Amino acid sequence: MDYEKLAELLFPHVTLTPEDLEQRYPPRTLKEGARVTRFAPSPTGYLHVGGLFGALTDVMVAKISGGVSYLRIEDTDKKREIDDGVSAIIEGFDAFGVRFDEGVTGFGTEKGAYGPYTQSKRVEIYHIVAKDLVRKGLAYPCFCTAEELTQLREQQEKEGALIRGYFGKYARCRALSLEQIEEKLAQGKPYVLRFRSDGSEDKRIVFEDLIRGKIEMPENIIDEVLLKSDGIPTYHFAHVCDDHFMRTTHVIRAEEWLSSVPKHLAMFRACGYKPPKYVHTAQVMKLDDETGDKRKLSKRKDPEAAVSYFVEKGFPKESLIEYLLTLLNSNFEDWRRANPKADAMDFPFNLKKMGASGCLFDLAKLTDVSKNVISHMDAGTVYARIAAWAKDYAPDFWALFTRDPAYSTAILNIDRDVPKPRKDLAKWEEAPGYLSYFFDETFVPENALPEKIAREDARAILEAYCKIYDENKPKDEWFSCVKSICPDLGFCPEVKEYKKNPENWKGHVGDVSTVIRVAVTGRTNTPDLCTIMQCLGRDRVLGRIRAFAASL
RNA sequence: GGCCCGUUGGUCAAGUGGUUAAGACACCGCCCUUUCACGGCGGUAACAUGGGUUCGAGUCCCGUACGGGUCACCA
Repeated sequence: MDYEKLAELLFPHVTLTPEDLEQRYPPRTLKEGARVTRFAPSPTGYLHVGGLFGALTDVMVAKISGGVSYLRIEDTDKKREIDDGVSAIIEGFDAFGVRFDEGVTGFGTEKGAYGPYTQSKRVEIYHIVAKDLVRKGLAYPCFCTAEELTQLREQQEKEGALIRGYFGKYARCRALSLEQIEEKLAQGKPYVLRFRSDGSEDKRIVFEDLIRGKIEMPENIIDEVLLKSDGIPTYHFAHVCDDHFMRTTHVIRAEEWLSSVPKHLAMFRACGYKPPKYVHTAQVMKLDDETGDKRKLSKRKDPEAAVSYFVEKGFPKESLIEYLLTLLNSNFEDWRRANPKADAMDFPFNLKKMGASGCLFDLAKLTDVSKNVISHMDAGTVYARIAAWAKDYAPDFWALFTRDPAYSTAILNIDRDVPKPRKDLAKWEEAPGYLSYFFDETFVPENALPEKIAREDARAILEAYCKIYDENKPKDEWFSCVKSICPDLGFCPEVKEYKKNPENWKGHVGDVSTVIRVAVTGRTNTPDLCTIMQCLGRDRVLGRIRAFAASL
């Protein structure tokens, strides 16, 4: 077979050679040990948690090694692609502050010297490499139709073939002569370009996965499709070409790719390229509500699979990132405790610390992480974040909340600027409810008084309190005042004393402040009451107390 | 079905032949406390299973079970 002639026949317009590409995309000049990673999603839907998980790994690995991470769009499947797929991915990363060093930056925009970073714009490159493979006799055209391939699969199933696919005696087009090929081409028959595998059934290959260690697998013997009939490459071929010419050093991808490594290694060898290091990460799972089984987080079934879910709920971007980091490297929490103020991106990430088994996405843990994250923010930041969230997801609340920024910031500052700040909020979605009593429009006067406090006592407490109420008293003095009205009302000013002889009293100072708290806020549980009242202001406080007393 | 990966408390996990098998979340109790939250102290709870190798195995080997992945002109 005259492969040179076949190559010209198949790719008459391709004049460049792989050597030209080597010059166009020279090896990167990075320091020793620098790692080049890539996140390569296909624009088939929204960004999901698993994607963020993987992308975070790419970015961290590159950053810690002084290397480069880039975003490549794998849009080689026009059937599954959605219109705004690229935007969805970019927006998802923007929302969580994940930044790549190079690659696609938006719809039709990119940065970096190894582009284009969108596969559909790289057809020339794939064809140059493909032509070279044909020239070397390592690839051939296959004219089998979809029906014929289905038939082949059925035949293999009937025969109980252990290995299934297009190979060996099943690979009919492998043996086509140049004349036969010319004839079919002349007839305009569609074809795909297949890899001519030189693997054998009884040989095994060994390779190293940076998470899983040494892995041994049967050698690839399948004549995998390189170029589809429309000339677009399959994932496998694009992976080989792109990761070589973009000079990727570490291919970090989900474990579903593990079983195609032999295929990829064979292709790298055929092309004469040094294969990258492979890192196959575990998948993010969840517990199925119905069956109770652990299963892969699914885009279809699980709303929390989409990162937009966390945006809607108002989880700060840092919270999800921090939580994901705890899953990625379990020593992250220790580091965080030692470096409470540090940027999460400065965490000394270690690939070797990644687990090989799938982990469950735990909302309870995310909530805890998030409470900590928010408790470390200052009131101004919290104000800005809540406002930004509410503008999109709670417009009514937004109007109240932003009416007086100083007021809203002050109420968010209650018990915040202290050594051990409160941890009430885990996500902004909780803010409207948490803050409702600070706005007359959403304040719900509610008689939530505990059973043990008699109505007449409550009335007497409020009456007495109104007389001594002074909005200018600082917190400690304020509480002394509350204590001072206790004895006359039959309540014990000291809790400890009360506990010694409870029968001598109607209750203690805590009960007295509960009455005031319920009158002012409609709740039994709130942050520091004194500061709350200072925020609300004299008129509003007295108004609420009188209205409440009258309702008793 | 073939091939491959995985399996330490409810969850995330430390652990690389000798440990009382860490820690975090969740849960429970106690303390602190004007409520709540915070914080402190304590508690329940785990090496899937059966064989080997070894003086000794969560750690090494083999089998089994269970879970996951993959076998497309999808990625």
